Amino acid sequence: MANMSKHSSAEDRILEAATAEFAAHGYFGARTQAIADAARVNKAMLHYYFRSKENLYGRVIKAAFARILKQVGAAWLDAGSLKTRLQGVVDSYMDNYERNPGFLKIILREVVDGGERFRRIFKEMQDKDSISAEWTPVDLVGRVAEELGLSPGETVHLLINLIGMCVISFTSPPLLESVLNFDVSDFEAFLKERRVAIKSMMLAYVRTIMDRTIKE
Amino acid sequence: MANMSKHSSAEDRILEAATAEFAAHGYFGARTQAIADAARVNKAMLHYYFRSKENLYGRVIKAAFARILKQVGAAWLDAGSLKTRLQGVVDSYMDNYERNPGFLKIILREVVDGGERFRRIFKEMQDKDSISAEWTPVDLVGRVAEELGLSPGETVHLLINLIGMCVISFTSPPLLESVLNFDVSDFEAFLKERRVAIKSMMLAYVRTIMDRTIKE
DNA sequence: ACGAATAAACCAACTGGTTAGTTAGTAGGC
DNA sequence: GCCTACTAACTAACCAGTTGGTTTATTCGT
Repeated sequence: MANMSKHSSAEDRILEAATAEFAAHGYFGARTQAIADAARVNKAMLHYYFRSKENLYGRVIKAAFARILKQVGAAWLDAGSLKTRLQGVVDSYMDNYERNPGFLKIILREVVDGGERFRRIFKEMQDKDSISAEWTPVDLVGRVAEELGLSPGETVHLLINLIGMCVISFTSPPLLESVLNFDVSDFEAFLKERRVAIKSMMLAYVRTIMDRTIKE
Repeated sequence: MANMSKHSSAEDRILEAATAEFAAHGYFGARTQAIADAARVNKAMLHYYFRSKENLYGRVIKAAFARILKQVGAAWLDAGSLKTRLQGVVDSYMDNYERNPGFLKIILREVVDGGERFRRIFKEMQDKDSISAEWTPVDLVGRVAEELGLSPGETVHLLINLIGMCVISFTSPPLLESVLNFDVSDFEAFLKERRVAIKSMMLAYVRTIMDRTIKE
């Protein structure tokens, strides 16, 4: 784990260690003792800083979620043509997950579990922290919809497709290797290929949409 | 759970209950007592029929995996034009997950955990059961690659994209509702929309590929 | 046809190891 | 003297797996 130095505070070290442990084993699989060991503190410190395992977990997913939301939102608002930005969004997603595979794992697990915690956490974030003053996810979709000449509903599906193709990049390798004998030993190179594949699919679709709009 | 009648064998009832329990809570979250209760047997029966929790889990994911692999493979080998079959594959994936959301959950969790179990189980399946006599996943990719005029590598990425867009359909609703205020209360209708969105994206891409091939 | 022998299916109660959470108390800055 | 940061040792609860049986079904000799 990055930057687990002696000079970072115990609280920060616990959060960092907890992120890694929860990402690796999920909520039930994670051991508070392992988190304490990795953070070089006594187990009682977890209770001292974060009342319970559940509460610590909440803090971890909140941080992971806020971070991803912030960065991807920024990419959508970048300058440039729609096609350029679309590619920027793909890169932003991939960069984010590539740098923090643990965050993606945690979010995925959470969503598979039903997403109940996310609903609660996102509500908390809206009430207090507020992700950004300049934009909300909802009107971001509205802007893109207008640019593409699509309905908001169709635009949401476009967004889902994009995210799906990005996310699967990080989860598919085990299956590709065993089922298709597809070599993913050079994971970095694989992810570069993924970016290309996702972008060409997105661009092909956008081109089709644009043609349709012009013909009408 | 379907068909948990008095006349199904205890072993079958345990497997069925275990699938539901593991899907709902993951390996560590699942309770053997809950499985026994749902299957209407004593907890000692789990040990009687399946030596351990780990072993029972292995049986569950093996069944889930084999089933999905078999059905999707069949869709790829269907008669008809490439475009028709592509749509058939999307429907096959979606049907499969729609009928058995538990299987998808189990596979997703497993893959997030690193997919180590899958590697082992798929090897076992190749050695003993053999998924099908008529095809292997590897030469299935080869056929599609030839039809599209793509390299096997590019075809694999196409496949990954397709699967990613299908899988995300089942995991995105919690996020869509909380982040985008997108109404997914009618889940069936949402999935129908997903199919349309995925197919149009796939068709747009295939059309682009075909155009390129003709021009060359 | 029938009862004894054998095997398969099943269960209540227990065990040993593990785990989240607690307690009572110490070191050190201010 | 008091607060924050920290610790070692403890505990109550939990859970997978086991034991030592009973009950139900099947086989087989006569």
